[in-house]
Amino acid sequence: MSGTTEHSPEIGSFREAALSCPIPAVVELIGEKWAFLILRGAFNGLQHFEEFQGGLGIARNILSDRLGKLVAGGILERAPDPQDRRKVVYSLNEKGEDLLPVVVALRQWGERWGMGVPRVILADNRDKRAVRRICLLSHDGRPLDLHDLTWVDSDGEIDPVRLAVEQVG
Amino acid sequence: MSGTTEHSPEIGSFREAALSCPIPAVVELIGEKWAFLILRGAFNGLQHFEEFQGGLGIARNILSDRLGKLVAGGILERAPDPQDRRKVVYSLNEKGEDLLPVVVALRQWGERWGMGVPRVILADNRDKRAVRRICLLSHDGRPLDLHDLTWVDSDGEIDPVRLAVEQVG
DNA sequence: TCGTATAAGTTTCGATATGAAACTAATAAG
DNA sequence: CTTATTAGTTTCATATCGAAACTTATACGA
Repeated sequence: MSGTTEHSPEIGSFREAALSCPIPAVVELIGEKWAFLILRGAFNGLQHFEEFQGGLGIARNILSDRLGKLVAGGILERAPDPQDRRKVVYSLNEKGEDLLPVVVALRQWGERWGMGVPRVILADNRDKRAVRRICLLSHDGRPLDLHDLTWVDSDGEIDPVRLAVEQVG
Repeated sequence: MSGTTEHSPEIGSFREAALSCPIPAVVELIGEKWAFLILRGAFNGLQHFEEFQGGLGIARNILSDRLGKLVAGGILERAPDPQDRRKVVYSLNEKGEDLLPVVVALRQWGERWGMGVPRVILADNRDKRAVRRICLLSHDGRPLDLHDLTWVDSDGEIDPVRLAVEQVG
């Protein structure tokens, strides 16, 4: 523990770790009230500007800005509607659809902790049975919680400093 | 389709569904840049005000506000540090720790889509092997994607209108 | 084909949120 | 008993948000 002036060494390594962590960039793109609700709307089948606007109650200028950012970020695709060329279709592409576990995990967390009373349950189309609760699994399928985790270097070595500082990044 | 003045009936049922969906409330609490980054910091072992402030580069007044909201929301706990009573310890409680799948899913998504180059891998402490990619599973463990999903009423009936409109909520 | 409606924005402008910096109160350390 | 540290709060300039009016392109109906 060398005597730095500003911060403890733990914060230093936290900041260093943050540079390689994708979460800040992700949060910049979708970690914002409307961006996330637009995404949820898209998963719900909303497609047109007016649908998002009316459905979410978002201001038109903000919606315009957010849709632009989600398109620029490669999450939504913007295409003219072939049936009616006044309309524009916004749809999830692969990168957007890949956010499904995030959206569902957040919904399940909200359900579990009593934020709203859900009246419908997300189910498998095949057998109409509820989906499993999303959780973290080991390579062989055991459920893991925070205290079962560690960090491993790309070369397979374990770095004990990071282990302490960067529990989950 | 009856001639409503404002919106198509699909948007109406979307809004109705939104009332029972926990996601808006969840987003209100943690769907915001700093709230989410504070949470990530907490998972990383940050505990004190100055650690969050220095580690995240957040303004002190905003940090103060967000920590207060996370505590009020039951995600973080605030306790005086018994070792040094100038300090305050902020720690995740059960409700907060239960957000682990959300944080990890978001990180994995960012990794998969090239937002930052991760240098460490999240692994199971027991065998030091990387954790599985988080995904949605059916009750019997088959991976599901967006198009395998449907909605089911609490009484087991399937509502076809909702099935179309509320794919994921 | 002319008038009207609709879709997807953009503009404007007042209200709200953010952030940097200085300030404060309580506790610790020398 | 003086100085440093911790966790805030206050202040004020700036940036973002949001409601409402406006714009442009396309469709629709008589």
